[in-house]
Amino acid sequence: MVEPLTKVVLNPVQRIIEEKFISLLRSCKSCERLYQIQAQIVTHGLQHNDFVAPSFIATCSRLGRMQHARKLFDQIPEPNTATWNVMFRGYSQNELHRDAVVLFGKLNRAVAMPNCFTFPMIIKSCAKSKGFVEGEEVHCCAAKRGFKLNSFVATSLIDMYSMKGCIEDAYKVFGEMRDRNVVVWTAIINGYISCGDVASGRRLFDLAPERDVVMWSVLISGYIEMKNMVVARELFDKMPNRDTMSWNAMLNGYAANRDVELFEKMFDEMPERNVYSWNGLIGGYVKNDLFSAALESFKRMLVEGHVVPNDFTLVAVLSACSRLGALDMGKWVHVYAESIGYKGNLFVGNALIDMYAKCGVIENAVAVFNCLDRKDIISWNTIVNGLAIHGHAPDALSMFDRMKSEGEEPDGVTFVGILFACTHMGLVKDGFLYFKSMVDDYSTVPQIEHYGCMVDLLGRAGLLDKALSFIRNMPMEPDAVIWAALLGACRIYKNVEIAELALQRLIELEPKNPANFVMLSNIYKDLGKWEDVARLKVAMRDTGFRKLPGCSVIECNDSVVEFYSLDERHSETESIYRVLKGLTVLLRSHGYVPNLTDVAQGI
DNA sequence: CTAGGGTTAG
Repeated sequence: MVEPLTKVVLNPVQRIIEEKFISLLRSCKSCERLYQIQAQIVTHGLQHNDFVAPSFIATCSRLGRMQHARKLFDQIPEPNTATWNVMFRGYSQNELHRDAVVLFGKLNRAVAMPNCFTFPMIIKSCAKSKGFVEGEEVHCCAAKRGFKLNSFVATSLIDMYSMKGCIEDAYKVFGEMRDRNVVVWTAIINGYISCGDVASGRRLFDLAPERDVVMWSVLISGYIEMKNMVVARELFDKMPNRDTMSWNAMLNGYAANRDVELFEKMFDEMPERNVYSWNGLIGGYVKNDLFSAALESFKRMLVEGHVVPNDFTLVAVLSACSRLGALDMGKWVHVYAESIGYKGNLFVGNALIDMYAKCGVIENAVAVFNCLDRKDIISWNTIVNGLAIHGHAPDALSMFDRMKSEGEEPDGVTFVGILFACTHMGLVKDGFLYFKSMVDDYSTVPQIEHYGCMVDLLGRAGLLDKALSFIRNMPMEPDAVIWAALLGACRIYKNVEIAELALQRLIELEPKNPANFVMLSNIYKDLGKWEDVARLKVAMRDTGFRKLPGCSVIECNDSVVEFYSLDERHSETESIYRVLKGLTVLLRSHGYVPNLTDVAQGI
């Protein structure tokens, strides 16, 4: 490296070789190949070359090998600015924002100078790694070097200060600019909105000399965020041109606000649909408890969507499967997920665990759990709760031990599963030990759902008086779930006095819920107190609400069918009941006596 | 070689 500059300019052969390496690196798709190319580069002595080195680092970054890139970078005696920048970009693209910021600190003592490409990247990395102190230093550095008026730098600064919640500082950057383009305007509008001040965002929007589709969408999203769909819609109708993203924003807004008709309308009317649109539709149905519709839309997406489902799609679909018990579809999604290599995605992995658990195939849930190469608190909670709900209480408890030994800190959700497992096994004493351990060992303050678990634990163990005094000593006001748990226990143990007390509270808390009346009525019925049954029936009629009949769903031939007791809506009703009758006869011939006390006798 | 707007799990 005696005269690198003249070499580059004067040697056309070397220039061709450099170009060759750069194009090889650009098409490189694996680390093995990368190392082969690197060996060639070294034999040509070009590893520190001003053009080849950045290209090499960029390739490392693309393949997620930033450590490898750094090794080379540290050996370059005087990296040029482009080489520094490509390192920063690599860290940023690999979400190693902290590394970018730290490396930027070393640029001070280097020969190369940061340029207008450097600052936006570093400021973004500061914001992303919450290094706001460093961010301000970088701001000073950029100002000193005369980049105050650069719109790229300003945009990143406005974003950073907004993210920090310092909208005044963001506005100062905005105010000091000379020529503000639409991107800078959008950044400051977005800043106000993300600080919760949509009104100021709106004022700036009205002042802006130019508005494009992004600026419109930012403002609309602001209104959607504050659940003001009316103004969002007004703006949406007024904006001069809409792109798919703006349509999707409206779709998701209506879905989040539980307006099924309007989000379906958005989806139907939008001129172009991408994977976000389909995910919005499917996820919208899931958010609104329309799980069959979610699965139907997913099938429609596969057939006519012209887009490839992604991890977001799979999570929404798996969630619908869990809620419906649609195991076949869930399994299909699992195969599909394997084929696109979901393992890196915890959302999908966790959704799969939940799907198998909720569909009753707990072995598969455990298998998926064990195959995850990374687990988070949600993975552990899903499997612990899945085991607990499925009556594998001892497994739930040993999974809990494994969780602790693998260094995962349990949280409130974990303890819901643990307490549930104790309830299942009637482990009253252990339940109380775990309840105490929440606070003592994990500084997790028990929430109302944990108190609910404890009431259930005591109630199902038949300790109704203890359950009642536990409720009376709760640090918070008991809600309907708590009293309903007690009422349920009263049914099991036929305790009328406590049941009447619980119902009284329940009528105060949810006067519209007929299920509570039904529960007490069933207790009277069990004890043959028919006058009381009749009295309650009148009381319930006076509320004007009827209990919705419970409905079951079953997955059959790729679709989900729902049915009620004595349902005759299905087109194959006759054959279904014929089979059912046959099964009953078969069961009776083996000595089975059906328990019909609860059937067709409800109020 | 740079900037502003999207969806996911217990």
